[in-house]
Amino acid sequence: MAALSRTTGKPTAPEPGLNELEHEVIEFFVRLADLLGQPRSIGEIYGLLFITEESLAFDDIMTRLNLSKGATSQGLRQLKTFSAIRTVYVPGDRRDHYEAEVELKKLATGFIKEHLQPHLDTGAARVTRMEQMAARMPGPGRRHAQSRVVKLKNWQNKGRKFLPFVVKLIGG
Amino acid sequence: MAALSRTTGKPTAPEPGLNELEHEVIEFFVRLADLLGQPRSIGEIYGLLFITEESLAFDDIMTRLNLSKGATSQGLRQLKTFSAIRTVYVPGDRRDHYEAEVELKKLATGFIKEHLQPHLDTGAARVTRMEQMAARMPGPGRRHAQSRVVKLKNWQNKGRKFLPFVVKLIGG
DNA sequence: CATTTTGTTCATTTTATATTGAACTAAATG
DNA sequence: CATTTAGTTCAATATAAAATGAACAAAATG
Repeated sequence: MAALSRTTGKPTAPEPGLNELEHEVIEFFVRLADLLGQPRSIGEIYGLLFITEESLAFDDIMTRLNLSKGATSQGLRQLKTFSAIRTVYVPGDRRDHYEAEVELKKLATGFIKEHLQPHLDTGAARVTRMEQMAARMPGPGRRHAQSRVVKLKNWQNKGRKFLPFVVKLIGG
Repeated sequence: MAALSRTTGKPTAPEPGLNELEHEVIEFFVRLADLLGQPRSIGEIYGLLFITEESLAFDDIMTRLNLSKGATSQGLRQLKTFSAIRTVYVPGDRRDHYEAEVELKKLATGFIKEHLQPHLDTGAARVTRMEQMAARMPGPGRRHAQSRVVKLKNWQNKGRKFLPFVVKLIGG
């Protein structure tokens, strides 16, 4: 029942439970995470930070979402790698605090760089290999094989032109 | 070693194994499937149909990819629902035959309609609910809550304008 | 410098998802 | 109309991915 922590003198975490809006927002981001092939804990953490006004410490996040230390640690790390959250300094508290990056352009750019671009790159390497394979195929099937590889290469090129464009479009 | 099936008189499946190009192409699509959150069998089936010149029957696909009946059946069904493959009629064979749709625009459109659009739609409903929740929040946090919901709504709108544009862009 | 706080790592467990395959339906064949 | 062929369905199983939590490291505190 104490409203202040005995050790720190700071207010304890607002509530272990989530209010209805927090719940709805977090669910939204859990679905989005799933759509993007990310673990649900990523969506939970980002969602909580997105809707919370104050920055939150590791422990707050873990407690309010009922996550394990491991999941919290890895989730925060992952979110940092694509700049979806940032750490902020809170005077008088030695723990790191986190807040959400809410600018769509930055989020999209970070995610693309981290998760989409690498696939495009390895894809390009694959297509190059395919071209060589197709070129040294025995007679009858070669024409068709080569035409399909060209098709893939075109897709690849469209993707390459496309991604930067997406970012620009989202920004404006 | 017979080159013709004893029962049907038709040539047997070209090879149970895959040549190096087939292998590479299929791996490409398996990765893509994974990126898009689809089961690997979907990628395998599409990849095989993409690189194969002739249309293939259910049984060919199952045999060459070492898939179970169930996975083959469900994979083909799923690929049909977003128009990534189509059935073609082969005279003198009562089995359905399949071939890949290789036009990127059609693939993208089908996939978006089937897998992305629904998320946007339920997302919109969620945001509407959030607006109501935010509006009836107790004093101090309401301003912030509402501003965040507005942000989400803007994202949503961008997404809605964005998808059709993507399709157009991919087409040309 | 012993102790507490803060967070990370990673082997194990859990959970979610995809795959399998036997039982089934429906249609064609003879 | 009995039998074979073609394909679907779905309960059981296998697989892959994420979450857990105990052991650990690093830094701050007193």
